[in-house]
Amino acid sequence: MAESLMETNASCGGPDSRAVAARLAALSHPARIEILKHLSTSSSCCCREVVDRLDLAQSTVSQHLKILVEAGLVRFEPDRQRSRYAIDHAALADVSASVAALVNSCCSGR
Amino acid sequence: MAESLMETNASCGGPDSRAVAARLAALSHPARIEILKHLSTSSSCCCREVVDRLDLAQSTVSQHLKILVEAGLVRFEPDRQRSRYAIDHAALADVSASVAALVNSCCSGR
DNA sequence: ATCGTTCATCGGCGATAGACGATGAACGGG
DNA sequence: CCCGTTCATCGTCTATCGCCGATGAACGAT
Repeated sequence: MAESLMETNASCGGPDSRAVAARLAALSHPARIEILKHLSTSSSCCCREVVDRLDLAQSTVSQHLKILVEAGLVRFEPDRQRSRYAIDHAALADVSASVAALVNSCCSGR
Repeated sequence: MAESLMETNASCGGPDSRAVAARLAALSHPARIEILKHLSTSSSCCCREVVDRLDLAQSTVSQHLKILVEAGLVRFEPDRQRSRYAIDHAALADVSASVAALVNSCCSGR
C-alpha cells in the first residue's frame, strides 16, 4: 500500500505527505494539545470549560476548537446554547498510526 | 512520570505539550516529510540531492533541512564542501512514541 | 590562480497563524 | 419580556512561515 507514492510525487510532496502534514499541523500547537488532553478527561466538554482552563480568550479557544474539528480530530455537536466537543478516538488513533508508519518507513527504507 | 503536568500548566500548555508541539511542527510540512522519506532511502544525502528531487530552490531546501536538524530529527555532518544529512532514527521513534502516548492518554483518560 | 560546485545565510515579499476585543445570535431563567 | 450565559464570527494587529534570488564562503579540480 505504500509503493504508489513516487510516481507523480517526486516533485513536491505527494498527496500522502500533504495529508499527513495537514493533520500534524492541527496537532502542532501547545494549546490544541492541551485542549485534547482536557477533552479526554471529561466526556462532555463545552467551549467555556476549555476557556476556563487555559487562559486564552474565548474567541481564541473557539478558533482552536474549530481547527481541531476541521482536522477531524474532534467531533462537534450543538447542545442548546452549549457546544459539545468530544475527541474522535478513531481519528486520533489514525494519526498515531500515520506517524508510526512514516517513522517505520524511514527505518525500513534504510 | 506523567503526573507532574497539571501543577503550573493549567493555564497555557505545559512544557510537555510545548515540546511535543514543537517537534510535530517540524514534521507538519509536506516538503519536510518528503525530505525525511528521501533521507531514509539513501544513507548519505547532501542538500543538492534533495534539491534535485523536490523542485524547490536550494535556499528553501537548506532552510527545511535546518529546521529538521534544529528539531533534532536529522543529524548534520559537514563533509568537505558537501553537507551530509542523515535521519536520527531514535529521535524519530521518540516522536512516534510521544504521539502514541498522547493518543493513548486521550483514550485512557476517558 | 581560476573556475565550477555545493552550501548557508541574508533580505525581501506575500500569505498565514495566532491572539484579541467587539458584536450579534441562540437560548434559559428571572 | 428582559437579562445573563454561551458561543461563533468578524476585523485587526503582530509575528512568523515559506519561498525566492543574490551573495559569499569553502572546497576540488584544472
